[in-house]
Amino acid sequence: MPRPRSQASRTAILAAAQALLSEKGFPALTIEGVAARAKAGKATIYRWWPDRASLAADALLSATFQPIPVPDTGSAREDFRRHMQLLSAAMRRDFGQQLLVALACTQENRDLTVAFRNSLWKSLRLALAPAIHRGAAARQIRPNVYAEVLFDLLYGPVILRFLTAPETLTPDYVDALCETVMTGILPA
Amino acid sequence: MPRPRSQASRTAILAAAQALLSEKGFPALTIEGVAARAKAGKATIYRWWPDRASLAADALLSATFQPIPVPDTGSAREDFRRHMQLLSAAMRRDFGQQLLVALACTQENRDLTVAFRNSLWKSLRLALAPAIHRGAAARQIRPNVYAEVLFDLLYGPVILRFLTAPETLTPDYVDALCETVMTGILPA
Amino acid sequence: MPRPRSQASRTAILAAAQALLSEKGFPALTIEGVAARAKAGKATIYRWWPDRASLAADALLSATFQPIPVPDTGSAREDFRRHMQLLSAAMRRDFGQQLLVALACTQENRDLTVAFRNSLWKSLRLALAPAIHRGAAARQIRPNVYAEVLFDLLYGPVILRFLTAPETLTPDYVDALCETVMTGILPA
Amino acid sequence: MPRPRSQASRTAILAAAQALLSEKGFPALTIEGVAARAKAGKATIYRWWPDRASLAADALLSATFQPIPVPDTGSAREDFRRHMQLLSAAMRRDFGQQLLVALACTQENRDLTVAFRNSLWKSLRLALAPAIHRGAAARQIRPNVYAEVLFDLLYGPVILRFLTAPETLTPDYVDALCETVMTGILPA
DNA sequence: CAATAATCGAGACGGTACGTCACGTCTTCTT
DNA sequence: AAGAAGACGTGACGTACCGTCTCGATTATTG
Repeated sequence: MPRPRSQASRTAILAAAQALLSEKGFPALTIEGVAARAKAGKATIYRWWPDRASLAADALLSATFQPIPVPDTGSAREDFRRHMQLLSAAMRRDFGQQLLVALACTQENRDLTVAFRNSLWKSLRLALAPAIHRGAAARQIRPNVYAEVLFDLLYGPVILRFLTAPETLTPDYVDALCETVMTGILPA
Repeated sequence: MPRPRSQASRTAILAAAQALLSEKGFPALTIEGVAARAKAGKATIYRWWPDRASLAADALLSATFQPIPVPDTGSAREDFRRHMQLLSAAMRRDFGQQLLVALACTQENRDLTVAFRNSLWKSLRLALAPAIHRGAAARQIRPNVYAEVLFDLLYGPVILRFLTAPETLTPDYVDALCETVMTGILPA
Repeated sequence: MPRPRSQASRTAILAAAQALLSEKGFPALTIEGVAARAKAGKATIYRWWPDRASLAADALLSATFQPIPVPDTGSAREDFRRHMQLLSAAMRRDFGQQLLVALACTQENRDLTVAFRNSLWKSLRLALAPAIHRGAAARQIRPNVYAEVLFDLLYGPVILRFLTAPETLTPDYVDALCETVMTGILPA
Repeated sequence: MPRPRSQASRTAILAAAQALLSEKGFPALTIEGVAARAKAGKATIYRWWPDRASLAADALLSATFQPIPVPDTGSAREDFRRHMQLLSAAMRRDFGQQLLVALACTQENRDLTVAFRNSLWKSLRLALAPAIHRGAAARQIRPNVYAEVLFDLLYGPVILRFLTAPETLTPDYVDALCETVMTGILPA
């Protein structure tokens, strides 16, 4: 019976990877750097992770994500608005950086698309789901609105602006965005 | 006073970069590869581009972008729907690949955010602007809808899905998205 | 703890360096050339030799130097004369080339002065020592002549001519040189 | 009718070359460095000198050499001894550095052997000639001693030691050397 | 006194080699 | 067996110079 995998080593490697990611970002995450910082051998890393994208994804996902709260004010409109304001604030902090790492990972290793969909994106969508259901139940949301589409309508624009023009991701923009999502663009 | 910059060299370098980008993608764009393919010296590339991200951006932007048509059917609703269907189709072809290159560039060199905003994104926004203005003039769009926000509402979700779950970017999804953008999510 | 140094690699690198030195001389000894010829990585060379001068010195010294014979005729005068004739002949062959390499090495890396003094020059001096001792024991050499000085008197002029006017390093010159060393320049 | 060669440029280039040689030695003498320092174009240097060795030789030889004095004490023995002491002292100063440059030049460009033989070495031999002739005339030197050989016997050992073990080039060594050259090594 | 033609500065160009870094694989000893 | 340490071949990095080649600006004759 072989010696089992060393949990101490695994933990140290993931911690080192997280540290490098948050300090210098994805391009600075080298296997040699992680090995040196974690006092691990390179071969140990290669034994358990196929490439640095997988390691980064693992490090990112095993970090304790600070979930973005979804308030429950009784008004779906207000719930969404406040949540999006919190999201855009988090974007300017560490959440944006983490998002960049996630996108970089999926570009280096297409297999990770599924992993992230089943973890990061799933949890984000799940977090918003209760508010959507509350709104539907309270007849504050039209019944034929898909939750998937609604999530994309809220997160898509914010992420697009973050990627292409982060300094325009202002509270006023977020308010205008939410307002337009609520009422649509057709005349009354 | 010195010999002026060689346009032949510049053209060959950009062509080589474009070829490598479309053949193997951004990670395969090495300076040495471009130099070899363009029969240029590495120093010539470094003389004119600070890093490979800038070179990639230049190659991308000097390529003839195939603009996504915006039909003029008389109905803003239908104009947007058809444009988004064309966009999602282009995403599955080369436009998605180009988008990935653009995002990769801005992650490697933050200065390029501005460059892309003033070229790629500006032209995309401008392309949609006439349809928006037509809709507003024809009172098919509520007057207090910002063009910026409307663009984000259409492009943001499509790009988000392309990045995180490209196989779900179906025509049905695009129709549902446009419908929701038009009518909003509030009950009638 | 790590994998020990590969002797195969070390040998191949030194052999490649020797080959380049004897084929094209010191200026043609490039690290990349050695690496290519030895099928080794550049990093492996830099790991073990600080610069190309050290590598050249190592290659030179680990080559099997053909020692210049010192005959034993019973006459110190004749021993020296014949040895110097052999030396000047060797100079015109490969020994002169090797000497140039040695001098080039010590000019590029001053640390190598000591290395060569303790190897190449030491062995040359040692080779001559027995003949000197024989001559002294047989009272064919005045007792207050230093071996160090005698060596310099024989080798210095030959090397000087080799460096500055190699085609004048003729047998007649060597004979005249030895004769003058033996009897001095003062009148009888 | 054409414009003649600019002497100002020639002078500036040689001055820059001399400065670089004495500051950092032959390996630091790059064409680009000389051009920058002399505010000259690279092509101007290549137009008038075939390679850097020729430029270095020209710079060296057009510098005002400080000749090593040859005293006239009435005793050839003493004249030689004092001259050699002055020579070994100069070796430790700039003359040694200049000698190294000269040797480096002839190794890079064999054609320069003749140039140096006709300038540097000729002037050194000529400087010693009067003392030799005085000694011969005064019957302090045996008549069948060749001036060429005598020069080599004095300079060869000193240069050999300078190249291989400069710190052993002491006044005592020089005295012992001269003594042995005078009286030879045979027993009285 | 222009006209003119080689010279000059500047530096762009295609190259070669530099010395460094990280890759992913491997071999060794230690735990 | 698993792990640390790190040597190995490989390949790209960004830099320094090479020697050649335009450029426009600068002169010292000569028509």
